[in-house]
Amino acid sequence: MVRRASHEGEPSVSLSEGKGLPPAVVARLTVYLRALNSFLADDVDRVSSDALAEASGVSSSTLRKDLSQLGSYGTRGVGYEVENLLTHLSVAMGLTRDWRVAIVGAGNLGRALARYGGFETRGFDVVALLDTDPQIIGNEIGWLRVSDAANLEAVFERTRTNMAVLALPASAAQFVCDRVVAAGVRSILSFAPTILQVPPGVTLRKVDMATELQILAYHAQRGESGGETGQPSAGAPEAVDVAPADIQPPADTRPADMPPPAD
Amino acid sequence: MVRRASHEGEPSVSLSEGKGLPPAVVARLTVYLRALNSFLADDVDRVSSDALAEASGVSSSTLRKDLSQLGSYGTRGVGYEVENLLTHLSVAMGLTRDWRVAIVGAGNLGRALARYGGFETRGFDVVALLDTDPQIIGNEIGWLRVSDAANLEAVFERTRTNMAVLALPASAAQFVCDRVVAAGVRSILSFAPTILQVPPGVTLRKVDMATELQILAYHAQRGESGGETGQPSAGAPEAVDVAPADIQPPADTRPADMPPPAD
DNA sequence: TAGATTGTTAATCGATTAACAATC
DNA sequence: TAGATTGTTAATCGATTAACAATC
Repeated sequence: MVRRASHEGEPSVSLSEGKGLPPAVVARLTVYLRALNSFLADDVDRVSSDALAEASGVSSSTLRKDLSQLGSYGTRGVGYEVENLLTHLSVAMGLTRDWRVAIVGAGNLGRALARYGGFETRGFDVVALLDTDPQIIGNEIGWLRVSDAANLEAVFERTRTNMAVLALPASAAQFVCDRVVAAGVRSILSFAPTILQVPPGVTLRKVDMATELQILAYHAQRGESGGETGQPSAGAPEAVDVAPADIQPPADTRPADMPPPAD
Repeated sequence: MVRRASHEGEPSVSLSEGKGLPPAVVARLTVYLRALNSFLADDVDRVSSDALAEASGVSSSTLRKDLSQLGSYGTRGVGYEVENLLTHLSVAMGLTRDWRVAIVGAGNLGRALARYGGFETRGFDVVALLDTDPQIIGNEIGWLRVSDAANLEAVFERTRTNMAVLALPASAAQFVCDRVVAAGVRSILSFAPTILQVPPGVTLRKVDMATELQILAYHAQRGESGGETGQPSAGAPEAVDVAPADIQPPADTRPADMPPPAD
């Protein structure tokens, strides 16, 4: 392990390149990003590790350790500049390039995702929506017209898709997944309730509603007697429990993320 | 730590009661459940830890360690009885009681969830769908009629709701969450892209599409050069990568989980 | 300078893996 | 009995926490 005096905000090669960040850290960085955006929206321009940690629901120890893996972006005795840190985190997370997302499957879920505006504000462009059902192909949903999944490769090429979201039934998932991979997409988010196989070099993440409910069931059953509070999500860290009401995110001004209002 | 010769399949109080299972274990149990169901559907009635582990994407060491936390449900030299293990896992996860789920918010996402049949097959009954929009209240969606969220407490009581799914915009989330908690619900799954505060004794889990995409972005950016494969989900374990094609889940007969076909 | 807060180290804690004795 | 496979231990690995020296 190379020890070296970190000069200024240089990425300090420690882990940054060599091995990549631990998954737990990557998950937390997304939380910090959200918290920082919230501070930015409130015109706060400097935060201490204590304040940011509290807003993110982690210990300040963990926060500082996480940030120090990326480089030295704070100032001792002062704190972190919100905008500056935001920039550095975005770069570290790879959010500065263009991400063009295709949603494969225009069933209920696919349509809900397509209409959801939250991706764009986070820097992800939904560029295509595909399905195999003739009744659905050609329909306009959100800002998109549904393409024929038969032309998946052509659509991906035309739209320069580099991320895919699978909103498919389990039965079709592996087949379509293989095709998406063959088309050159290396980042896939699956909502299909089945275990998918992807070759090395392809990153697959999975979201499963039923799994989430099962985990809730476990805690509820246990919590029956004593009080228990669970949490984690998406491999992401937490900010649950009693948490001090004073740092409460301020009504979330800028449209944050997911589900649209009741239409 | 109390050491004791575990007699047969007795829950061996070790951790089962005292402290609860580690979160990582709980997440993996849901994966084992799915794999076991798949075996059951194929009329396989016995599995070795090796086979089940492979189907679940974990090491057999991890699998056996996990299962042994619940009790001794296998037979040395033989393996595990699929149906028997399934029962024990279901009990451990609290899936034997009635779970009645209300979906709060009937926007695109809420409607998609309501129409999705996958919950029922996993033992979760969707009993209510609520919204505040007069244009939506009263509409029939899936098997449900949309209730007025103004009567949330009454609806919850009538339907004996004990789990809530929040499919709301960030701006309304905390307010509604508080009301849901006040109504006595202690298990909440939120799709709102904001950090929610809940009192102790309430379990909150969060699913956030944008977070998932950001994590994908991180890996994609890194994977550029060398091959990298990410994975985890919902705090859940994995089964990714090259994985041997021979144990591939058999086309998933019984409807597994989430998104419905393209309508 | 005095006060504040970072970046980093060392200690603790928890989770995973490998190996094997127990036992069907 | 011989072969197989669990349940469990000990070793490794990684992540979190606490504490503090460095430094603005």
